[in-house]
Amino acid sequence: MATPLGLERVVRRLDTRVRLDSEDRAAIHALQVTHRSVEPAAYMVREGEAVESCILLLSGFAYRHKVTGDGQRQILSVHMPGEFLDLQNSMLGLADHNVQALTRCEVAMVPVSALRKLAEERPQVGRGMWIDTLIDAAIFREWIVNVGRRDSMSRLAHLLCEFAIRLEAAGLARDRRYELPMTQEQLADCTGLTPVHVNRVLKEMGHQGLIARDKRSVEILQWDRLRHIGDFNTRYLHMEAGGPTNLQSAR
Amino acid sequence: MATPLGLERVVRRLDTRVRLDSEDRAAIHALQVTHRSVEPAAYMVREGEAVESCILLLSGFAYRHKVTGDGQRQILSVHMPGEFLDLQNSMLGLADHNVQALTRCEVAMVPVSALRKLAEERPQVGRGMWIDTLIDAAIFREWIVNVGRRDSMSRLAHLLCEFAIRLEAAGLARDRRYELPMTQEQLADCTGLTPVHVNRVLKEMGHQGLIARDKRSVEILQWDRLRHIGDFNTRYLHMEAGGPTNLQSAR
DNA sequence: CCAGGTTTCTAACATATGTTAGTCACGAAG
DNA sequence: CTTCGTGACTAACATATGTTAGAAACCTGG
Repeated sequence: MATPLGLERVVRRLDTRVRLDSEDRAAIHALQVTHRSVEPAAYMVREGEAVESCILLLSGFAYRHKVTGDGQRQILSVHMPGEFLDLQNSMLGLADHNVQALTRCEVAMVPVSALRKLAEERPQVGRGMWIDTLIDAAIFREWIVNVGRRDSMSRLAHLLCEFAIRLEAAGLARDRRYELPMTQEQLADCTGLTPVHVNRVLKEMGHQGLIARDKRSVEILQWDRLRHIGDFNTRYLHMEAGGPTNLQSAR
Repeated sequence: MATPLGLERVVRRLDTRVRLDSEDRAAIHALQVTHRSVEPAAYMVREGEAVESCILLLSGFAYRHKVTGDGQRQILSVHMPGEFLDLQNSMLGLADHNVQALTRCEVAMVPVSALRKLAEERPQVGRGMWIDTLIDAAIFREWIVNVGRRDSMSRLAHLLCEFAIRLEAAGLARDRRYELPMTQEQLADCTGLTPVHVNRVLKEMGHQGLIARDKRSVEILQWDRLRHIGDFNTRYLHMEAGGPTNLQSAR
């Protein structure tokens, strides 16, 4: 019995996506995990490295990013407690992007080989992990659109809406109010903008009464308008996956 | 014995990623598929729809895209013969983006339920399909970077390099020369640019002797320079997946 | 309570890319 | 051979966002 703490979280997470039976649960709990605490800004995975264990984020925030040849950074996704941080890199073997801590994080590390074995022997668990990576991919797609086709105000509005919804789903926010764990520079790196411009837009959102900010805390005052400006629709988050998806299971 | 034509392609595709045994192959060949021919520009999947069958692209080109609230289009990926077109939407149940034919296409359609059953009963096949979707996701990540952090010339250079490599891998191009199956407007929708600007940049690439164009055919004259301008590195394509990844299989 | 780093915020100015509007070239259809 | 529609291409002009640089606010550790 290693450490039920993190693994129970995996069970709960996958259980919203696929139906797990008691053997599935037992197999998950039998995983050998290593707990670790990670400093803010520390790298957990670096692009180009071979990846041997998959990271589960227990507390804190982390993000994935790539750096261009001329040193610009683009953030690819932001992760919240309870999420697999790196099934993407793990299953492909060679990391094609960096994973870095945003705040101090507690993580559980699972050897990739054990995860592969689990997926083979317990197909439902494998399917749950697969779906997890598919939802990551759905978010990537939406970010391509965000960064490719929306203007600066829409991009930021979209990002703020996404965070609100995901944080609320994770039980980390209520009433459209939350602590944003990022600097304006990081927001810029999420949206393909410049820190200066992010500041301008955030200020403008304040003027328009869309949001209220105090330090890192954000409150969305006019949800419907912000959502409209950000062209935000929750479909791509597939939050109900486990609803319809679940029912059509094989056999 | 339905139609070996398309399914043999699936076998070959997955076999480069995971080791399939004869039972795996047999199970794939036992799939019931429906062949269909698709007109250029026809939709194969629409955002918001429930998806009941997964499409395998046998010949022709197709692409995925989303449309923003104000009607702008962003292309998310371009697909070549032999690729699964829509494992992403299929496995999630509800389409979060559109899939459209670029040229006339021959496709094979496989019911999602059969695919799920296959993944459960033949874990190696399931893992192969999973990896396929992970590589899609890796390409999405690179596109976020492309569109978020590179200037117009880099974006297009990157895209042209990606096509060159993928087309060569698919046996559809040689010597850095290929038929580009897209209009300049579509190139613009891939890169988050405007058709006018794509035209400017393409012209400039010609002036600089980077590429030569004749109608839709493209020849890359200075591969190393174009690759440098586009900040292009093949790592994210995981073309060797089946090499290192394959060897670390479970057990 | 100070010192030094980080983050926020501003202003003035620069520019890459978008917009509009149109001509030209070409291939398909009749 | 003509017509029509689409895609390629251009020019003149507009603007959203980037750049540079610095001041102010704020944390954090000593």
